[in-house]
Amino acid sequence: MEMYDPQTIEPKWQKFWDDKKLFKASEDSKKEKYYLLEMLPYPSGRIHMGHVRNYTIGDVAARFKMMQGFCVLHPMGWDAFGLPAENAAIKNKIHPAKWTYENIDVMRSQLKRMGYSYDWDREFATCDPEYYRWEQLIFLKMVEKGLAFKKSSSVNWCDGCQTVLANEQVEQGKCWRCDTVVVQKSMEQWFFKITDYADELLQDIDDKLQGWPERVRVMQKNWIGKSLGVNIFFKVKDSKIVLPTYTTRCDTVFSVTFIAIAPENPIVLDLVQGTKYEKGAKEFIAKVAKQTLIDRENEEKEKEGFFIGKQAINPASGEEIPIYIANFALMYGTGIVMCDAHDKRDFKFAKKYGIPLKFVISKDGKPMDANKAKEAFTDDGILFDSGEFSGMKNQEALPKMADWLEKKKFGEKTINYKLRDWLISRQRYWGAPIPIIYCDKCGTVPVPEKDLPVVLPTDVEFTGEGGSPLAQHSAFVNTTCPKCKKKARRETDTMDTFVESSWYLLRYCSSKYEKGPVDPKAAKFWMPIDQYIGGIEHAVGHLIYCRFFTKVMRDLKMIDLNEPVVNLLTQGMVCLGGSAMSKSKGNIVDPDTIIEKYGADTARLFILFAAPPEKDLDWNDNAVEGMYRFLTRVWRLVSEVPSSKHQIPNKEGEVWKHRTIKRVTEDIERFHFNTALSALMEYVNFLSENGTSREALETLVILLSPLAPHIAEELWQHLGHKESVLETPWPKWDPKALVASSILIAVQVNGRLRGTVEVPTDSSEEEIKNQAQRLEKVQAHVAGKQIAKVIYVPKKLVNIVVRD
RNA sequence: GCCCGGGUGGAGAAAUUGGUAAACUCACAGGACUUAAAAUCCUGCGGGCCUUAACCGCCCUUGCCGGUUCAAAUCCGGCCCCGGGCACCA
Repeated sequence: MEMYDPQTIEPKWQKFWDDKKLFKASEDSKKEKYYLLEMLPYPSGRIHMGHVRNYTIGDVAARFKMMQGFCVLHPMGWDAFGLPAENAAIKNKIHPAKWTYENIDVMRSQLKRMGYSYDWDREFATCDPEYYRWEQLIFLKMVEKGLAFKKSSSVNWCDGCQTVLANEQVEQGKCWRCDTVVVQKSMEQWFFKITDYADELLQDIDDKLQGWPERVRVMQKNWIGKSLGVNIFFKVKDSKIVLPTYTTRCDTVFSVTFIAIAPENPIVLDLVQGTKYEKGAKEFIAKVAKQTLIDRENEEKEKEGFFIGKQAINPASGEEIPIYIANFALMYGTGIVMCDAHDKRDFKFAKKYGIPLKFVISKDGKPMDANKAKEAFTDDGILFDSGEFSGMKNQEALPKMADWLEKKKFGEKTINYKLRDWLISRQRYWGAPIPIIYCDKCGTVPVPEKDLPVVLPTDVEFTGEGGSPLAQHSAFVNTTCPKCKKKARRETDTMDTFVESSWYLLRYCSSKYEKGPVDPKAAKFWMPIDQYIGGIEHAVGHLIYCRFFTKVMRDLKMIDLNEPVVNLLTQGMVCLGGSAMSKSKGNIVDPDTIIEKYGADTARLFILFAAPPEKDLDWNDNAVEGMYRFLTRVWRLVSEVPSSKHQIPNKEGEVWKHRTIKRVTEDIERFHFNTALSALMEYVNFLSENGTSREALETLVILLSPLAPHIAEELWQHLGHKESVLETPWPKWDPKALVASSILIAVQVNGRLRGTVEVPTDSSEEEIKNQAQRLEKVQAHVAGKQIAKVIYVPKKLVNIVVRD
């Protein structure tokens, strides 16, 4: 047989798979279905090692399941809308569509060159009108249900990207894409009412996402941020206004000595209107508004406030307390906070502005003077000066005080979430148009379904100036009102690209379906996704959005499903020299150079062997070479058949064969590809040293095939098979065949290893214990001592416990 | 500050339920083959002690300290370090 030459055999088998349509998924109801999905790539230009890792992990699982007889859906597509395309257009004078589709062509061929088992017939790009028309339909249905709505509010604005951003796209006060500091702007924008689903999204994390990593579940819980508390009402003195304040610490109500209102809260203006404080208040609000999110967070300890000249009444104590606007008060809860000496922030603020403070909790319940204290008392303790609750532990009093406040009509229990509604408007061109028309007479009018899709016009110019090119495209903007047929304008904002990726997983079930976003029958067959694989960076963005969309589409009766993903695997990054591979750092290893030098199979093996999937992986050129060596060894070993000298399967060879089948099968099942490969290497070492048989080599090739499919096909053919190795059933191990004729027993004295004995597998406990004790070294350690007991762990070890 | 992970040879890592710590791979060193090199193959490879040397043997070793157990990388308590998430959310 020829030398191992991946450059000739790999394209050969890729073509073979393609021609035979081996990866085509069909709804074959006789078989059990398995939907395996990797997060779809953004077509940025070329495949990088992160993709290679993500897709190789998925491919092994897909091929493994195919061979186990599952009916596997393993699709691929393109998250094709987004800013880089538009930025490239401005910079290089190339149309975003052209740029995107050219990139897709390059990347598709790169993926094919890796030998991935995708059903390419289901491929789509999200920028295709045939895709986003259904997204526009979902949008319209959401408008009907009040789940998509327009409102004016303070939103995150990125000046770099010239667009607004969702909360999930702001990281440490900066834009997720370009790192520009995000500022707050008041704008009228479209939102999705994800907060309506906050409770279900939270509850299902515990009920239905047991197959998700704990890390992601915790992150989503934090993000949703449910808290139970009480809105306590503070009447404003000499006014009809009542200030509701949200608190989770109603046990401190008797200590409240001032009120802080968020500058964004419009109620401030009502309070100061016509008073001598009006001007100062407005100035203060303007000043805080100018602070970026980063400033307001970084400035951390620096509390600023403005007294608005009004007093409120503490309903519990009846005391009059001052009202402030304060920068540390956020638009969370009611945007009004009751403040006291048991909160660090409140305490600091009070000290700065000379506001009196009161403690009502101390360690032992003895009164303490807050005005003499240096810092807030935030521990649990015993209440004092708190009416009927004095003397109780504050944690025990808390629910009782909530009841009491409610009974006295001083407040009401409420639930708060940190999760905000999802802002989806983007002031950019390369996205799905929001299907809305504005008419002077009829107001905001949804585009009628029959007029979908609202197609993104292609004849636009990209200057990078003057806002979105769509807004300047008069043929697009100017239209007629569907209701009154008079002149009207189109919405020129496009949707956040995370909208596309929120439901693409459903579209794959029936990607050519023409009657709706998804064929309910296909969705019923394929969904939910049995295994989803992608990066941890999507933990609170994409992975919450796609759960939300699943529930929305369920409520729109498009599907019958609560959660889209049963099992989630988040793979680690690919690093070089200690940091993540990235263009900006210039530490890139291009997958193509590895393929050219060693072939796709070697690239796949390295990435699988170097680390378990969840961990970060350090790129190492030498280790890549090692994987190539291994494949060459396999090649040589198998090519020697049928002229091989030793062809006799013996007992030891049988044990090894079955043991290897067991190890590889179980390791692939739990995604431990590195140890699966170790097991194969050990088997190859064994066969090289002890001789092979046709059966042994066939087993080796089959077990190797999900990991290194090209070489496996070639060797399978060499072994005389006509069909693909993929069409060969995955072998089963025989538990009886695992039992060797003899076993090695470790012998310990007082827990220390002193030797081993090899005994026939069917030896009795007595025999083994006796043999162990007869060992010379054991005798030496036992001599002159008394044997207290002898412990026998079946098939593993003997431990002789001695005393002096 | 709170909540998750994690810490094992020169490197990447193994060790389903406590049971021979370091499998497998890389790197390194020595050897075989070769005129030579590459490739390939063989041997060694945690630390220390004993020994002229080899073999053998003994002790220590999974971040640190303590505990449970016949037996701990694994379980429990305390501490240190690294990575990630959340955080002016009342």
